[in-house]
Amino acid sequence: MSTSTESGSPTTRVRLLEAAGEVFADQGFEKTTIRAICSRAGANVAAIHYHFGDKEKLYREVFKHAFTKLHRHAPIDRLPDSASWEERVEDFVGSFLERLLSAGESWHGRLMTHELAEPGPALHDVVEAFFRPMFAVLDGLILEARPDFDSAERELQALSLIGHCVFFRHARPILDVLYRPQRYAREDLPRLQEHIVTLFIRGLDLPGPCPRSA
Amino acid sequence: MSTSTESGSPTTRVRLLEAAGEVFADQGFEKTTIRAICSRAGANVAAIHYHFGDKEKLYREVFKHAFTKLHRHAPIDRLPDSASWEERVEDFVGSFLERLLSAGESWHGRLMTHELAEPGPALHDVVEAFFRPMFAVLDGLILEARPDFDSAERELQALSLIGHCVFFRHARPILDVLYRPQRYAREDLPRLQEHIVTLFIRGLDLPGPCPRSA
Amino acid sequence: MSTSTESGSPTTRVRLLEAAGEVFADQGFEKTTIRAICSRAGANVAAIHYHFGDKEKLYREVFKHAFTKLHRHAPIDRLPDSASWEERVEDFVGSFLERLLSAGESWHGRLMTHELAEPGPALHDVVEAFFRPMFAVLDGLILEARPDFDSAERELQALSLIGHCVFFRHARPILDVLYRPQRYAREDLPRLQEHIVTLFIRGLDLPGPCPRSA
Amino acid sequence: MSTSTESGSPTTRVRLLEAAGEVFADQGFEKTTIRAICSRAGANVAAIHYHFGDKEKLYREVFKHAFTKLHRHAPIDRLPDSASWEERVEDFVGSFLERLLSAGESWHGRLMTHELAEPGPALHDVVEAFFRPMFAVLDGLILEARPDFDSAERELQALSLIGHCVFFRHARPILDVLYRPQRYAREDLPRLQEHIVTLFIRGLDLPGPCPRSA
DNA sequence: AATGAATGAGCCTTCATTCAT
DNA sequence: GATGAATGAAGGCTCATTCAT
Repeated sequence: MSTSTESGSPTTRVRLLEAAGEVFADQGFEKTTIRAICSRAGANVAAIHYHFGDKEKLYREVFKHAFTKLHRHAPIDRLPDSASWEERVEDFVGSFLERLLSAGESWHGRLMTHELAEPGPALHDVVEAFFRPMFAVLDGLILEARPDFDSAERELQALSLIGHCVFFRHARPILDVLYRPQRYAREDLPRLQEHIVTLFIRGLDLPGPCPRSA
Repeated sequence: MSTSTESGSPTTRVRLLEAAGEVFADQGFEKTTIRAICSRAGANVAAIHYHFGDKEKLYREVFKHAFTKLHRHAPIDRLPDSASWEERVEDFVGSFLERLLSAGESWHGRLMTHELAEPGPALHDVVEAFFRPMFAVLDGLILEARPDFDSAERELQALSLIGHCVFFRHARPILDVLYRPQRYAREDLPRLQEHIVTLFIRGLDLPGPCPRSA
Repeated sequence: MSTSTESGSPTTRVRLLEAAGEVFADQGFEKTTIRAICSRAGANVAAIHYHFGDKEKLYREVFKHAFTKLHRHAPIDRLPDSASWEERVEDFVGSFLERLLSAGESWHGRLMTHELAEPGPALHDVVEAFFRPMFAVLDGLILEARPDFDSAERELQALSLIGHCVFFRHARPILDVLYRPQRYAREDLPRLQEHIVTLFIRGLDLPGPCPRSA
Repeated sequence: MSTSTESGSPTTRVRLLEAAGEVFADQGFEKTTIRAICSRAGANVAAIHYHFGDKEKLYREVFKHAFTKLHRHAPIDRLPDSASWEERVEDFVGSFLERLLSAGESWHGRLMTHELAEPGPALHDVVEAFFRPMFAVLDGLILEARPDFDSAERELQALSLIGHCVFFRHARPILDVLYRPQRYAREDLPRLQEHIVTLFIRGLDLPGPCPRSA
């Protein structure tokens, strides 16, 4: 059960994959040069074409490589069904933000963010492997709270929550210009999580006595 | 070398500006070649360096060109102060969405999205000329509704509203993969506007009798 | 008796000439751009082609302009025939070195040195207007001291003297690397002059009792 | 990437080096285009950047290449110490002139002249590898003849001798204009050598009975 | 007499890719 | 399985020059 996908040497090919992940995550697909990847992996420029065919095929392969690693480390729903609804919502938002804002630690998150911001050859894969399942989970959570919503209403609510989280990743450059650097970055995660969850719940307009006020 | 917007030759310089806007909006700063711009404008490559100095200066000039056009079509606050608070919020969101979603028709929106997604040489200008004033207006609206909020609370609420709007522009490629094309695009503008306004107001948790239910 | 060569406005044309002289003297023919000249002269790029045809014609015109100025300021033989032979030799060497080493003060010298170092379109003119007359004067001086020399012998002696002077100009870059900067530059002129004159006289091997020893 | 001079592929890299030498020697660093070099070497323009990095690095590599070839053909001091002082001086001047005047036959001399006339990126290397050792040898010779000279006097004498030789190389274009072509060129080498040596010895003003007269 | 605008050719450099080994 | 060498296409930029006014 080694990390190699099929068989063969886990050396050059995997080293290339890891190096590519890191450089692609930093620079994006276009700005990344094949030489940068190879020099980082200690391999020859021709190695990439030997192992992967061309730059784009390598790129998509890097994503495949990333998905497995990512899901293993931060699965979508970590809490058992026994947890309360609100706990599960909080966890959902928290783990999502975690993945979005943890830029420095591993390249997997940055890579995907880059692909989402500037759609490239791997967008489809990312959405299917990453977003679609997330929307499914979220849809379930909303359905639980508002069984009266039709699917279109749930979709919109789900979109708003996802968008709310994604924004603090996507708008990083804007925020850096607007406020002082690092404002609303990783260290503000708990505060953001609480804010987002609160607005989500208020937005659902749960029935019952007038809900919690700030 | 005169900077008059209106008078002067409606010739090469302006043709270059328009062509550049379109190509930059499609391809982003890096992928765009000055040859592509020039051939579209029917001008020589050297013309760009004659009129603008270099590719980057042209890029920033295109943004200046875009701001004025954009503001003219959809100014930030169109309604007089005599309008009700809710009317003004609705108008704010509506005009912002208008600017964001009118992508297919003119290149101005796409251009800015591109710069925000992949920060380039014009990010600073965009934020200062476009976002900063918007946040100021929005801050005033929030202060009106919740005078008890401190500036940090208002900032977060403003951010959430802006982010909510921006998302439907920024996530366009993702939405196209997730749902059928054009879902949540320009034609859904009224529905989106209502949804966003509703969530914004719910999120503010206005005092008084239990607010409107869906 | 204005400075204009023929007639017409002494403004733009002469300003161009002066500016060109300065830039050509600094950068040489190849590295000089027509724009640098025009911006320094406060004229349009097209002015050069209007007044002089092209870059090369301008270059040669600059030399014509320079010759007159140069000869007026530092004529080849300044001393009357009444001066002693040795005085006249000293003066010849001194005034030549002066012209060669006075780099900072006017561009006329630098310009010619540049053309000699890297032969360009004006070499012929420079040699004829500048070197040939000098050799004639020098030939006379040698003939005076050694009437027994045939013309070939005089030629060789003359070349050696000229070469000796020119070297300290031409080898400037080498000297700067070899020793500390400014060694054997303008401030050492008197010492160089004495050394060169001494070697010249020794080299002539004048008849009579064993000549002066150091 | 190995720096072995002899072994390895005698192919593109060396062909590039030879072609570059020839073109650089003819046109100088600035005017030379890498396209001219490559077409002469039968290689692609990109080959230069693969093998040498850029135009300037190639230039300096060409000089390294030239030094070794040059020293092999005409080493600085060929005669053993057993030879008489005068013989060694004659040989010094002869071998130096040899190197300087063998322009038509190989590009090595022309290349250096060009760099000295119009200082470029390799000046430092040329002086250190070529001139500095020569001055050291010459200083020894002068010290032998005039032990009473201080180092400043020796320096000046050495400079004059070197300058005397260099002149007939450097002034080639001037000489071609002044006299008939090829006058004082390679075929006059013996005559020049004798003249230069004679003037050098006279210039030293050796003690003892009145020295040889012409 | 003089100029702002425009042009075409050419420069150095970079890149992904392929080939022979 | 892996690599050093070589390539063609393209990119941004600069320059002397010309044109219409």
